[in-house]
Formats: sequence, structure tokens, C-alpha cells
Amino acid sequence: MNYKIEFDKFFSYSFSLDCLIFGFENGQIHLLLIKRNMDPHKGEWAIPGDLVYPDEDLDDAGKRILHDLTNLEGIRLHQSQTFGKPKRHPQGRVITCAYFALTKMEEVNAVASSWATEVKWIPLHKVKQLAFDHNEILSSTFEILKIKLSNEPLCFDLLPEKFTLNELQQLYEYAFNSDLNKANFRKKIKHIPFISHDEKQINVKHRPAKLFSFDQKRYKDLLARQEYSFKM
Amino acid sequence: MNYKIEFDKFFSYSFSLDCLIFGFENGQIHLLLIKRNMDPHKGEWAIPGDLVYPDEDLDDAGKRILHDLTNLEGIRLHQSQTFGKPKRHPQGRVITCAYFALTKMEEVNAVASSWATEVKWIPLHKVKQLAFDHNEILSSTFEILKIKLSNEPLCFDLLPEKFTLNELQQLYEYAFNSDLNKANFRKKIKHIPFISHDEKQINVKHRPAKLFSFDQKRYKDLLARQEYSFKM
DNA sequence: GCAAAAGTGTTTGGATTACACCCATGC
DNA sequence: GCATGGGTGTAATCCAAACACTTTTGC
Repeated sequence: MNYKIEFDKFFSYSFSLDCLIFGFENGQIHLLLIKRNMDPHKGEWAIPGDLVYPDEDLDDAGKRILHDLTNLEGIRLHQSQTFGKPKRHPQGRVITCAYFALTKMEEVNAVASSWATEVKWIPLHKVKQLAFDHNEILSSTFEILKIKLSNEPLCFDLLPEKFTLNELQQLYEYAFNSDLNKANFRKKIKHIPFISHDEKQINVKHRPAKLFSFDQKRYKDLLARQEYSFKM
Repeated sequence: MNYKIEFDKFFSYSFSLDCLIFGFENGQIHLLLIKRNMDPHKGEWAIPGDLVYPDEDLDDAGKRILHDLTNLEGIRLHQSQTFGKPKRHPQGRVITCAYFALTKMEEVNAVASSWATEVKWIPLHKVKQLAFDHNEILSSTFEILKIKLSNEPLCFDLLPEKFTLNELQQLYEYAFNSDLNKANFRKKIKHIPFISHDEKQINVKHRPAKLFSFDQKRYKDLLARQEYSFKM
């Protein structure tokens, strides 16, 4: 990999950013991982990340990493936590700040960039040993994601533009590792501002479900008037 | 101030840690601020902070800053957010990680250290213009504190060892800027494991209130058995 | 007795839970 | 017609809000 400045200059202290990219499919939350093509931890699965340039804003570094890997733009990035144990990186003191992004999996076309020999979506419950302290980074980030899923309508960043109410339910069931009652779940979400489409699922061998979208516009309006606050 | 390594070595990139120290008194949450005795922003009020040594763990740097200023030890530190705009520090690229600590104000004897000409507790609603981007750091940290106050029994770190139920109520009223009904508040906290003392307030010119402590031991026990989860 | 705050009980309406049932589609 | 999931109604219960009331202290 080529940096615009000499690699050495990054070290003594160095500051990196790891970007956890989440997606949702088949009732499971997935994480986009790369197989490292360089030492340290060559050949191991890892969270995509990169060093932050001296004149680069953290948010911009996050967007750059996300874009390089997925070609996505305009995705909101959320800061997770910062990890800075002196020994966490074998080559020197690298403090890393974790960010996460929520993506619609069908819009992501991940390609192995200069960092990686392979890129893969892995369902969260199947993620095994990762490079560095990336398992720890994942678990604290997932805890923060769960808090945000409870208090902000971020679930819709993971779902396709048009989704069924059952997909929404499955997302929360997977995130919180719980079984929810269908009728009760629908009563609970009754106050969420949805756009109700006339379309239905196709190619299913049962009664097709109605499709909904989240009404961002109405949501912001309700928020501003303090007439609604998202809670799950 | 003397560093163990040359000051220059810190720069190009540099990594600092700011420590927001909260306390509670007279129904108000306070923040411990210092008046800077050095440029940049000399003479302005700021959140205490310091550079992190290359071989120092972030948590340890936080504890060091807290201890230097307040002489407190054994206080839990909570990570807040990391701030890294390229221009946030006029002398170079300083990325800072904010931590916060909750203290019992009567146990804190803050002394102006080498950093500061003055140290002062200021009620949150009276905090004015601070140095650097410290107002932004304070507001995001306070948002995170509120989330934690809602989901974990951290309020007891701010209250004296023995407190009245009304003090507990005032803490939440101040944090969430709301008026709560006394009878309803007491119903809500009925499940919190308290130690009920035989002592009462003294020197009050009204019926003295009973004193309570938080029963850490019983709390941990209930948590482990999954028989209770703190919610406010 | 009065002021001030401590401390408790009752009622009501809305949310949560458990559960039962009907509906639309593919094969 | 039957398997599969979509979609809805009801009753019991719990919880939160509003409000009223009694108690204990200092002066």
C-alpha cells in the first residue's frame, strides 16, 4: 500500500480508524470483514481500517474507508469507541477509533481493495477469531449499536427501502436475541411514521406481505414538534 | 510543565485525553473546570486534560489526570467520544479522547495543579464559553452520561454515600431537565436495592428525610441472577 | 399553629402480554 | 385442501400519571 507520506512518519504514535460495516439479510445482521493481505495478522479476518492522514478529519477518514471498500457514499457514520492499549498493535503505538455504518446489503458491492485478498459478509453470530483486538472492538460496538437501535430509527438504514413488517421484527429479534410476538410487535410500532405502499412481496409461497417504507420527512416533522420520540 | 520526553516528539500527531469530572450538590450537576495557565487559550476555562504518553494506556492517562487534579483514586472512568478535527488545536494535530468520571463532590479537594491557575466546580447550566472545542465535548459527553444514567445505577457515584430519596429525584430532574412527581418517582424506584438506614437528615427546618444507600452487593447479585435490570 | 418538606394511597387510562383466530397465496 | 406465513381482535394485567392526603420537624 502506498501512503502519501513516508510510512515511518505515522509511527511512534499512530492513529487509525476502523470501520464496522453492518448489513441485514435473511433475518441476520451481517458484518463486512476483510482478509488481510499484509503483516501483521496476514491472512486473518479483520475489520477494515486504515491510518488517518495528518490533515484528515476523522469522519472523512471513515467515509474514505467505507467508500474504498464498498463504493458507497452519503452513508451516515457513527462513532463507537476508541481503543488504545499500548500493546494492541505489534508494530508500535496505534490508537484506533472505531466507527460503524449501517448499510442496505443489496446496495453494497464490496470489492477487495489494496488491503485485502477477500471481502465477506459474515452473520454476527458466526464471527470467529479476528485480528488484533477486533473481537473486542466488535463487541463494544455492537452494544452501542443496540442502544442506538433502541432509541433512534436506525433500523431503516439496514433494511431495504421497502420492507415488510416481519423483516423489521426479525431485525430486532436478531439484535436483541429474543423472540417477539407478532401481534404485540405490530401494536408497538403503530406510532412509527410509515409510508404504506400498495405493493406486496412477490415470489413467496404464502400470502404476500405488504411493503412499507420509513417516512423520514414525517418523522423529522414529528420530532421537531416533540410529538413523537422513537423507542423500541 | 515537564514531559518525560521532548515536547516536540508528541507533535505532528499528538494524542490527548480530556477528563470531565462531574459532581452533584444542591440539586445541580457540576463540572470541574480549570483556568488555563498557558497558551493556547491562556486564561480561559477548560476541561482538564493532558497528553497521553506513548507507553501509557488510555484508562491510565485518565486516572492520572483525575488524580493529579482531585487526589481521587479508584474512581471508575467512562469513555465518552473522540474528537479529531484537524484544526481543533492551533498548535498541531491533536486528537483527543474524552473520558468522564462521576464523583462525590464532598470527597473532592481540587487543587490547581501545574496546568491551571484556578479550579472550580460550575453547575452545568452555568457553563459558558470554554477553550478549544470543549463546549462540544461537554455536550456530547453529557448526552452519553444521560444514556448511562438511564440504564445503569451510576447516579449513586454522584450522590453521597448516604442520601435522601429527594436528592436522588433532584439528580434526575436536573439531568433530564424535567419535573417529576414525588409519589410516582418513589413507586418507580421501589425495585432498586437500597440499604435503609435508621439515620435521618439533621439541621433541616422541616420533617427530616430518611437516609438510604445503594446496595451494591445485592444489586450485583440480582444482576447475576437476571432478576433485575436498572432502568430510569 | 404555621410553614415546609417527608411520605403514602387511590383512581384512571394507556401500554404490554398472552392467546386465539381468520386470511391469502403456491402447490 | 393444506402448508405457510400474513394480519387482527380480545381480555387480563401492569405501569405511569395525576392528585389528594397525612406526618413530622423547626420556629
